[in-house]
Amino acid sequence: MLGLLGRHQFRIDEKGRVSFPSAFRRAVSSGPLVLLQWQKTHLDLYPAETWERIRQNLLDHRKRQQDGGAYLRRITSSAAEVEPDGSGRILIPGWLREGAGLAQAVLFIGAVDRIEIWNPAGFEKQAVSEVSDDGFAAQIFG
Amino acid sequence: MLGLLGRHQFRIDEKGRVSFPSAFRRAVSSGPLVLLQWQKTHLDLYPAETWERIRQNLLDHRKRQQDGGAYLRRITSSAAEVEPDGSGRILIPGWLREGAGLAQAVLFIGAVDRIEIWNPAGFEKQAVSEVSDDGFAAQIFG
DNA sequence: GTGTTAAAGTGGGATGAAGTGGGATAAAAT
DNA sequence: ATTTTATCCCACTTCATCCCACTTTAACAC
Repeated sequence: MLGLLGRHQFRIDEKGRVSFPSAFRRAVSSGPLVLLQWQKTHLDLYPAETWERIRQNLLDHRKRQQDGGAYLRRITSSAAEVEPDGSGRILIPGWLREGAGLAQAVLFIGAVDRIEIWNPAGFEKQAVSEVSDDGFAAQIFG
Repeated sequence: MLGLLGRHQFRIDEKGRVSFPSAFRRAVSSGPLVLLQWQKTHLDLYPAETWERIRQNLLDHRKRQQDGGAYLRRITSSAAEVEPDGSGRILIPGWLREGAGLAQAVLFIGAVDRIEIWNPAGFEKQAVSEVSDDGFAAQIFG
């Protein structure tokens, strides 16, 4: 298992449907995925195995922190269960499309255990500006 | 196990395919490899065993560093899973060909546990100019 | 040296998969 | 009931993958 990798850009049609990259379709076990937003810049799409871990973290957090319920609520209220249809497309709910500023085109980014969904322009912007390796690269790739 | 060694220069055809050196094909276990770019000068191609280690480093880094997600994203968004086809060729995605300035010819360099893919001219340039041993040679080869 | 065989690299056509658009049907909301 | 929204189905187009063939190089035998 190498993980989810690469970038795939597709168009949203008038009904709000987008093709789910075939490479990712093959990589994740069939069945529903969890789509939600916890960062302003983009959406996250979690395969069942990854979501199971995060779900547990959210529940733990609600139990331990006095205000954990508010955080869990904020996350889960944005979430949706999605599943590719017969022609391999998923439907991104309207409120999430707005929340992440998605228009005609969307960019799927493989992030090992999850998939990120970006506005292509927004992705380019953060990719060139915000990222620095701060000397970690040698440690990671060495 | 001596590791991946040597240089092999091949041509990219019009479809973006390149022969994967037969010596390397024999040296790595069959199955997919991970191709990505984290240095401006060239691409890296990781056998599954090497990638497994790096993947873990990336995930650790994402968890520990506040901005680790951005770095992981930058790396994996450039990555692709590649596997030699029936005639021993791999397909280098367009965005990586551009990112590393690959044109008609590419140079495969064995780097023990990974393979580097260079523009031949770029390789010659850095090979003659940038490399110094800084006194480590005696320590290494002594 | 000459001829033969096998392996490796290169080129191109054909088949099938993947992405995209739109209509028809069903479900949900107003 | 009517409008809207989602799901299913079918059709078209493009691109990747598979397959076959040619050329070159290397290895070996004679």
